[in-house]
Amino acid sequence: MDVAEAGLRLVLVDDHPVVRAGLRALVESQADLEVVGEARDAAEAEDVVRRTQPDVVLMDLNLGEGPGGAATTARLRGLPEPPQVLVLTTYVTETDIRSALDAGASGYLLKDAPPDELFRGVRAVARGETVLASDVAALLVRRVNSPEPALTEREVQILGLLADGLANKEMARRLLVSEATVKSHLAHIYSKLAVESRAGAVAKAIEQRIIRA
Amino acid sequence: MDVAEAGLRLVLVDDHPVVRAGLRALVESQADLEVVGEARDAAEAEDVVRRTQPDVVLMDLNLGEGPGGAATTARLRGLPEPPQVLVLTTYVTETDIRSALDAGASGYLLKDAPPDELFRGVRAVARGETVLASDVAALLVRRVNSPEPALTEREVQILGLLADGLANKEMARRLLVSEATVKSHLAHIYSKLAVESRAGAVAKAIEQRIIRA
DNA sequence: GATCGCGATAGCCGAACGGATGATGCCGGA
DNA sequence: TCCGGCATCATCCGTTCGGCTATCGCGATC
Repeated sequence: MDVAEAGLRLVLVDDHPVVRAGLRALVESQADLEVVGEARDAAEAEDVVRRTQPDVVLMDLNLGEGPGGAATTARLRGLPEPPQVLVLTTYVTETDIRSALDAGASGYLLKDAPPDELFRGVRAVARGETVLASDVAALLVRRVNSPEPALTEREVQILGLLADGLANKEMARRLLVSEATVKSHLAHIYSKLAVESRAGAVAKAIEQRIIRA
Repeated sequence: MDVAEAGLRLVLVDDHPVVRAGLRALVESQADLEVVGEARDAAEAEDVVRRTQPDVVLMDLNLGEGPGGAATTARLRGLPEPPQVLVLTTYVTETDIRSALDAGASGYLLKDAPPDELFRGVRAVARGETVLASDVAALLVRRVNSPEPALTEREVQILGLLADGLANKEMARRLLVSEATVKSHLAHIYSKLAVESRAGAVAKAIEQRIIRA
C-alpha cells in the first residue's frame, strides 16, 4: 500500500485534554486522516513525533508551562524527516504569527475556524502548501503594506520594565546604562507603537502581545 | 422512568467548534451523560436551553463577539426551570470568577482539567453542589483573607482612559470633571492596585482583566 | 569606503505627574 | 443620627517625563 495514498498520520499537541479530544473526534470523522499520537507539552511532542513519524503536527501555540508552541515547532522541524506543522491557536497577533512561521510552521489556523477549514488545511500542508487563516493573511498583508514597527530586543526589554512600573532612573540602573539611553529607547518605542505615553505603550504592547500581560 | 436516574442532559456553549467537539466526545464517553444541544453564542444558548431544558450547561466565559459567558449565565439562570451552569474556561482571574459566580454559576473549572474532574464536576453541579477547581478555590481564599481592592466604576473608567494613553487634563475634559478629581481617582487606583505609576496600573489592570487588553 | 540602523550618551526645558493635605456634598448602612 | 465610602474640587511642591537636538562606536549592508 502506498503510504502517500493511505491517509495522513497526525499528531496533536495541546495542553488541554478537551481540545485534544475535540481535534481527535473531528479529525477521525475524516476517512483519510488518522491521529497517531497526542502530546501535552514540548517534551512529549518531540518524543511522540520521533516515535510515530507523522505527516502533520497540529500545534497549539500556548502550551502553558515550559517551551511554547513556536519553540516546539522549531525543534520538530529540526528532526530528521520533519513533519509539516500546522499551528492552531486562539489569538491572532503579529508576533505570534511571525515566530510560528519563522520556526518553520506551514500553516496558521484559528481554533474558531469551522472544521472544514481545518481539514482542508491539514491536507494542504501535507501537500507542502502553506495555509493561513484569512484573518491571519489579512494581518500580514496589512503589516507588509504599512511601515512595520519591529521593536528591537532592547526596546522590548524596556517595555517589560515599563509594565512593571519602573521609572527611567530605575530602568537605567537595572540595565546598567544611563537615564539618557533609557529615554532614547522610550522615544523610539513611542514612535514605533504610535503612542505618546508610557501607559499607552504598555497597553499597546500587551495588546500586540509584545510583552505578556 | 425516573428522569433523575435516566442520565444528565447537557448543553455546550462555546464559540470554538473544536472545543464543542471535544466536550461532546468526552462527555459521551460517559454512560450517564448526554449532550442534547450546542450553542456558539449567547443568543443560540438561550434558544437551545429553552427548547431542550437541560440539567447542566457547560459554559465558556469567552464567547468572542457579543455578550460574554457571565452575562449569558445570568440570562439562563433567569429562565423558568433554569439549568445548573458549570463554567469551563481557560483563564483564572478574580473578576472572571466573581462575575461568573455572581451570575449564578454553580461551578468553575478550567479547560486544562483532566476529563475525570470534568465528569465529576458535571455530576456534582447536577446534584446542586458547588464545584471549584483547586486553583480557583485557592485564589478565592487568598482574596478573602487579604484586603481586596474592589475598584469603583469611576476608577475602572479612568483606567480605561489611562490605557488609551490620555493625560490627566484630557481625561478631565472627557469626563467633565476637574483635573484634581482625576488625580484623586488615580491616587486611589494606585493604592488599590499596589502600584505607583500609570504604566504599572495599566499593566496590572490588564493582567487582572479589570480592563480589556 | 560610504551609508544605515542600533545602542549608548548628553543637555535643556516646559509640561505632566505623584504625594501630601484638606475640604465639600451625598448616600447608605450601623 | 453618625460614620464611612464615593465623587468632587483645590493648592503646593519636588520629581519625572517627553520632545528636541546632537554625538559616537559598531557591525551590517551596499
